[in-house]
Amino acid sequence: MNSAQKEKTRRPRRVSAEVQRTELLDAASDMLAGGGPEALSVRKLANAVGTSTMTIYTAFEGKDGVIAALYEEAFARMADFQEAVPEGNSPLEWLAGLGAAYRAFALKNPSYYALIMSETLPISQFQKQEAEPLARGIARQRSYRSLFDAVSACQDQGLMSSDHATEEVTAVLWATVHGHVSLELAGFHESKAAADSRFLLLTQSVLTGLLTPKGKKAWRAFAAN
Amino acid sequence: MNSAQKEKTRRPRRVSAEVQRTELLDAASDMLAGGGPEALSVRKLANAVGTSTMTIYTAFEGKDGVIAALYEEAFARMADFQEAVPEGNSPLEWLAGLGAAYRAFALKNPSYYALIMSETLPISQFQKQEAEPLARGIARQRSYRSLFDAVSACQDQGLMSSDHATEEVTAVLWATVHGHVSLELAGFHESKAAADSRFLLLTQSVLTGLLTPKGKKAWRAFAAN
DNA sequence: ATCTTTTATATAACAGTGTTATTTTAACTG
DNA sequence: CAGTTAAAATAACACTGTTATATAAAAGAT
Repeated sequence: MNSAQKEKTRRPRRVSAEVQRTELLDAASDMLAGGGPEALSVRKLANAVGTSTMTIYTAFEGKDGVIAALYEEAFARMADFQEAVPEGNSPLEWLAGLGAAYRAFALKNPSYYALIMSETLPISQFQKQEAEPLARGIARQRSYRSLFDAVSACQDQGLMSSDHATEEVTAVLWATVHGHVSLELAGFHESKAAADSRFLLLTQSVLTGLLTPKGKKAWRAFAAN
Repeated sequence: MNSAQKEKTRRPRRVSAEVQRTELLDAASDMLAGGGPEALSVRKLANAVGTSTMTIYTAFEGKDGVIAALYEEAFARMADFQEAVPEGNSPLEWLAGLGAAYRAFALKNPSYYALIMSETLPISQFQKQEAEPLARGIARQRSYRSLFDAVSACQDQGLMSSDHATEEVTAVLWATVHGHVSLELAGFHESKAAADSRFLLLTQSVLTGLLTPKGKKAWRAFAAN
């Protein structure tokens, strides 16, 4: 009430730094999802929330700051998708679910996925500032963690060979799913059905190459239903 | 001689459309390889060859035209790499060579590879004009053709299952190698050795998932040396 | 409560970008 | 050789991200 009165008489200059930030970020993600990266400009963003361009420079540190914030948001959303996957009866089921969730996220949030994968291209318009090894950065990410844990569980149960380090197998699976998804998003496949069947073939192939005999048996049992 | 004399007396305005084109294209590729996509501007390009911006608009159709031309150049170079791979004694050897060549090309020409793969990201700064299915476009490409032929040969010799269509298997292998390479170019792996071993693990895994028993045997024999 | 200092915002300017309109100028043609 | 055509240069337009300056609100001090 008190503050409401205050609002009427004289509107405070900044509505609290945090709501300003999220308001800007929401608008930015909308613009990104709407018209791609070139639809995201500091001027349009400022207009969208009804302020001036300087707001972007105090809330973030210019356009790159906005991108960086969106980048973290993208990873958070991806992680939400991954962590929503039930572990199921077998780690193999978990693994399959994680792969499907990764793909589903990418297809439903192409802009955010593009953001995540923008570092994947050697030369990106979203230049990376610090030159830390990408693996370290991603390793800390929750979404990578899920996959790692699933692989680890598979190895623990003897479903997957322990000849190779868990990180190594995780990286291989990551590359596999990423490879397919980026092609699918590019419209490489002629239909959704074709994309589905190729995703299945790819994941099945790489898995049968990584599973132990026991793992293969369990996989067949799981894939039956 | 005649033309040389002519050059001395009065230098022709445009030195023939084609040399102009290639001159611009060379400069453009240098800029792209040098400082990434943002180093490539029509103004800088015009300055580099000592002309005005309008030249770019008559030779190509603006910046997008230059990008498109570089894009074709990239595919041509990639195809050169692929076609330089000897077919070897077995299609499996050929296949392995093609994968290695793909990776080698990407590592040696990151800018050109980024160009090729720019269509792979759903939202690219190198927007695609025509909305034709990417698979059709690539299918006509020479580099894709090599892989397709190798897969086909493997199937013909019973090394690879013919349960799945050749296009399907080709797409799967394409996604596999692309997935690894894009991660490697992003600096995902901590060292070249790590990248090497993961590339090997990935390709071996997916292959053993696709090969027939006969194929697996042949692969082991080939991988021994 | 008033005065001062700090800080976020707005306005305007700067250095770029791709593209287009206009003008100049070289090359071709009758 | 004059007239036409087409390409190149110049300049302008509508943008972009960023920075400098000025204003006004919030915070701190007396």
